[in-house]
Amino acid sequence: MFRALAHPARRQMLRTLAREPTSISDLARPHRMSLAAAAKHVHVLESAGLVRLTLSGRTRMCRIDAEPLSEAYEWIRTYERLWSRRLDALEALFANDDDEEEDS
Amino acid sequence: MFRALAHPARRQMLRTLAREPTSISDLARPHRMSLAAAAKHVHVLESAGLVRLTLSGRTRMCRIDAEPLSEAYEWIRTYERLWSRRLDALEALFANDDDEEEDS
DNA sequence: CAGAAACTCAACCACCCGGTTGACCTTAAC
DNA sequence: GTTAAGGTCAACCGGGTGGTTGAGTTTCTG
Repeated sequence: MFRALAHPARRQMLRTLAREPTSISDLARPHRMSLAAAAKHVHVLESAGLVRLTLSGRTRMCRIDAEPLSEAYEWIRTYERLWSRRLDALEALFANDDDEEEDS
Repeated sequence: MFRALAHPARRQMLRTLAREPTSISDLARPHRMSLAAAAKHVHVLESAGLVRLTLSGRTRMCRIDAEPLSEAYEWIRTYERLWSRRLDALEALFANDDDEEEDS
C-alpha cells in the first residue's frame, strides 16, 4: 500500500485517475518513459487494489478505487493527532494495532 | 516520505516512538535484525524528518516528529472523498456528477 | 487489406534496499 | 582499568525496482 504510493509517477497517475478513467497509454503520455514502463506502474497500482482495469477492445481502461487508501489514511491520521493534539494521541495509539500487514 | 513509511519495521518503530522517546537499541530489540540494520531504519526515518535524534552519552535518543506526515496526510485526504462516497449511502445522491460506471 | 495503435511479454541492465559481518570508537559499569 | 553496552562505519551480498528494447498479438482505422 505505502509502497505503491512511493513512486511519484504512480501518485500522478492516481491524480489523473481521480478526475476520470484513463487508458494506460494516456496515463503514460505525460511521463518520459516507455509505454511498457508506464504499464508496469499501472499494474503495481492494480495489484495494490488502487486501480481497476477493464479491457475494452485493444485499450485497458483504468479507474481508481481509492478505498484501499483508507488503511493508510487511518494510519496517518492517528499520528496527525500526535502533533495537533499531543495528549489525545497517547490514548489512541495504545489501542491501535497495525502489525498484521504483509505489504511493504 | 511515503518511502520512509513503506517498511513495516519503520512503521512499528514510529508506533513505539509515539508512546515515548526510545534509544536505537531499544527500538531494535523487538525486531529480528542486527543493531546495524535497525540503526539504518532509524536513520531513514531521521532523514525523512520523522524522527529527531539527540546524543546523550553513548546512546542516541529518538523522538518522533510527526509533522512531516501532514504532507502525506493531505495527499491522501484529497482522495478520501472518492472512497468515503462509495461507502456512504450518499453515493446515490451524487450519482449524477463526473463518473458513471459503464458496467465493466 | 495494410498499417497503426495499444498493449503484453520476456530478456536484460543498473541501481537501490535491506540485511549481514567485522572492525572500531566512546561511554558506562563494576 | 577491564569489560560491556551503544553505536558508527565500510564492505559486501542477494533480491527487488524501475527502466530499456525488441518481438508478438489483437483491434481499430483508412
